[in-house]
Amino acid sequence: MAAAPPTEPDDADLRAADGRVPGRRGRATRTRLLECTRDMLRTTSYRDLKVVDIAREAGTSPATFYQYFPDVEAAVLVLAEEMSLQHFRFANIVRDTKWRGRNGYDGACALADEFFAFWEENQPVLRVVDLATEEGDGRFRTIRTWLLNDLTNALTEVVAQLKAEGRHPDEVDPSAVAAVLVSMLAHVAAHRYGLEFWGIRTNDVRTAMARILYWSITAQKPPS
Amino acid sequence: MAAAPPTEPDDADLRAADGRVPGRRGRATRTRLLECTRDMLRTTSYRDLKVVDIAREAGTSPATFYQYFPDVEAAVLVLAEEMSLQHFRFANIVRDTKWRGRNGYDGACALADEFFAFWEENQPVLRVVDLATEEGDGRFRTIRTWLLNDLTNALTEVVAQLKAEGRHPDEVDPSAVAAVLVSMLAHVAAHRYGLEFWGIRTNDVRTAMARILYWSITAQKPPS
DNA sequence: CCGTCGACCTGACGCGGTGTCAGGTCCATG
DNA sequence: CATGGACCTGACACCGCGTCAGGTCGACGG
Repeated sequence: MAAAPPTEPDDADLRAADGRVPGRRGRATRTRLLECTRDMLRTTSYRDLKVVDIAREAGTSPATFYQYFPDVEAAVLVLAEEMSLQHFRFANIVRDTKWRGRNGYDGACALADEFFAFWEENQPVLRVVDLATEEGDGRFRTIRTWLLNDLTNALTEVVAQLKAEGRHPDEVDPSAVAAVLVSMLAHVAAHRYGLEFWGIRTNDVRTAMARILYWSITAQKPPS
Repeated sequence: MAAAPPTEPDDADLRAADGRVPGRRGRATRTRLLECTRDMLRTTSYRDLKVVDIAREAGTSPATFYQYFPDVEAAVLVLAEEMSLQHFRFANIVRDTKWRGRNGYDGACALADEFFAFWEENQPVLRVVDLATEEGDGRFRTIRTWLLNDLTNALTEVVAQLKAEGRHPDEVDPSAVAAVLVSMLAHVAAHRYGLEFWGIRTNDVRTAMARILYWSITAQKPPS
């Protein structure tokens, strides 16, 4: 699994469709197109997002769009890459938490909150990432992986540590536990509003997740 | 939330595009189109699934397809409805399990297994259901809801019962716990192969989920 | 066995979105 | 202010959608 780490996309070797290196004006147009893509995603389903519409919204023509992106997917991909640079937000919480007692439980709550906040902020793009990943698009899957990989590793490490201390029985596989917890966090954050619609309060969901996190990591009853 | 319960679709009042009630031959064509849709979904991403292709595969013309379905979505919707009739598979396990000791843990394992099996069997259709739901399509969301609602209710009830017996602290909201657990099951089952790809064994994932289920429901340490 | 009628199918078409050129416009620079 | 490269776009060929009007098929009565 040796792949390039996620890094600030290098503006220096951006290329337009014809191989040109875009100048000031060109980059401005590209950025405008990206912004319009992001905006339109907020109100339009991905499947209905047309190049024509993005171009019109950006006050330019479809042909210009193709100057900078091979297709709509490529544009969203850039937005997704930008977003995935924030991957550290999750892992840091896990690493900065002392997983004991009240302290650990607070960390669990913080992690759940961070997921809610992150999904709230990036909902439109995340929707597409999830969508495309599920359709088998490797590029989006990679992004999704990078976004969550740090966290999965951090959780794996903490669980492995506590298992070495004898807190977890033999049949517990730290990476499997981490994967399941991350899945839970991502899916619940994505469906938060769906749950609210069914009368399930976000705050109760947060508590439920925090307790599961705390217990799964520490093997101890969460404090009230 | 008073809606019609999911029930065998009534073949008696099927209508073709022009309002006709189809006869033997017509229904055969319709079925053939559905089968081809299901088959093509196995190998084609939903976004690339064209009416032309389904029609050709079924040895007929696009116009015929529109005779029976307003669009591809509608055809998949029928497949999804068919699938959702199996919703009882999950809830029954929860209801038939005595949530105590070894017995309860076996129930948790069985529930995880059932999710894996169900997702395995219905992967192509479920992919579309998840996709369309995330895109905000109400019809698919309804199906997804019906599919998982029984289970969510069954889990809610069990947790509420055990909470009434004093096993769970006050801050535990049974329906939130149930929703989180169902989310976990669904998401992990959907990404099972993705996890295997990262070297995480399905069996370990199963154990991790079963332990979380058992603990979340009973508030007790799972047996080895 | 044959004609007939209604159920069933499809060829042909207008529409709208895609992606690609060749050629036009703009502006920084000398 | 002229000029050349960076930037844009009109126009077009292509493709899939969805809709007719009209053609085909086969079950059934005679």
